[in-house]
Amino acid sequence: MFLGELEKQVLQYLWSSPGVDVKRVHAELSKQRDSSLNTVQSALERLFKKGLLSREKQGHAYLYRAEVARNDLIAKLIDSVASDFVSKGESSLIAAFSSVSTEMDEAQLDRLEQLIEIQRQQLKKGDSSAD
Amino acid sequence: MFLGELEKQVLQYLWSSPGVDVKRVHAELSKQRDSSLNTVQSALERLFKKGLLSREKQGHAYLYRAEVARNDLIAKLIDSVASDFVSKGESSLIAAFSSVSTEMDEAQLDRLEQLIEIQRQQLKKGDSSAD
DNA sequence: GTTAAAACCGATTGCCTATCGGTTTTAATT
DNA sequence: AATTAAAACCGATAGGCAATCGGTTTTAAC
Repeated sequence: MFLGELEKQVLQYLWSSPGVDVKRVHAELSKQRDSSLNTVQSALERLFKKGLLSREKQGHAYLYRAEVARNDLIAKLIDSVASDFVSKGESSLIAAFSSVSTEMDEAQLDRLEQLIEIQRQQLKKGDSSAD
Repeated sequence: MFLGELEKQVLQYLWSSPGVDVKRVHAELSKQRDSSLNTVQSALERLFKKGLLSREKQGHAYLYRAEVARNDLIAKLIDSVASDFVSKGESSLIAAFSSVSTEMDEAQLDRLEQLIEIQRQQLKKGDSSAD
């Protein structure tokens, strides 16, 4: 999966302001770029087709919102880009970590371990609450 | 940065067999795909231009080898794909971990912590060896 | 039913990979 | 040095996708 520049900006905005119409998106993006309303419309449609956005009609216009959380998308993208280089059974993320870790400082390592700890707790909970 | 299918296969092969000529690469890839020698040549050139390969002449032909390690490339790709969604100072990987972690089992968490430990050692080493 | 707003369609451009045929360069060989 | 065979290089083409936007159709408000 590959996202263009405009599409990324659209997503970025929708995460911060869910449930807005094309006009709003266009107005907002005008601060960063110079695209016509139709162009923004197209991007919205493309993202919708890709399943990254949902929409519901209100009056004339659709209100759009991101269907994927930011972190989920990042994970997806990482997977799409790394999986080809990663042998089966190996987690893309872990392979990725081996690659990126050399750029991480202690604070980030701390943060990561913290997240791991949280996840361990989750697993425990899942075990015992299986009633 | 985006790599096509052929380019990925070429890289994959060069990691396993550094210092080979187009003919060899073509012969090898023939097991997986049906491209002409020229097509493979083009891919090699593209990758070379991108700085992902180096080459040196031997007799008639160039011998190619990957200029980036697999993990470094993965890191690059991850960064290129995720950096737009990640604020400065935040690691793409950490953001991604938050989402993927829910699918990781204890073994993988162990493995990850192991890698973190290794990286901590590396950092220590770097500190003290600054003479 | 009219009308104004918004969605949708289709065409175009630009960029990049993949694809090869054909020409030029290059280096062995006589 | 001239020949020749191999390999590099060039250029053209096709295909896919984001971005672009004008113009038409749909839709809903009045």
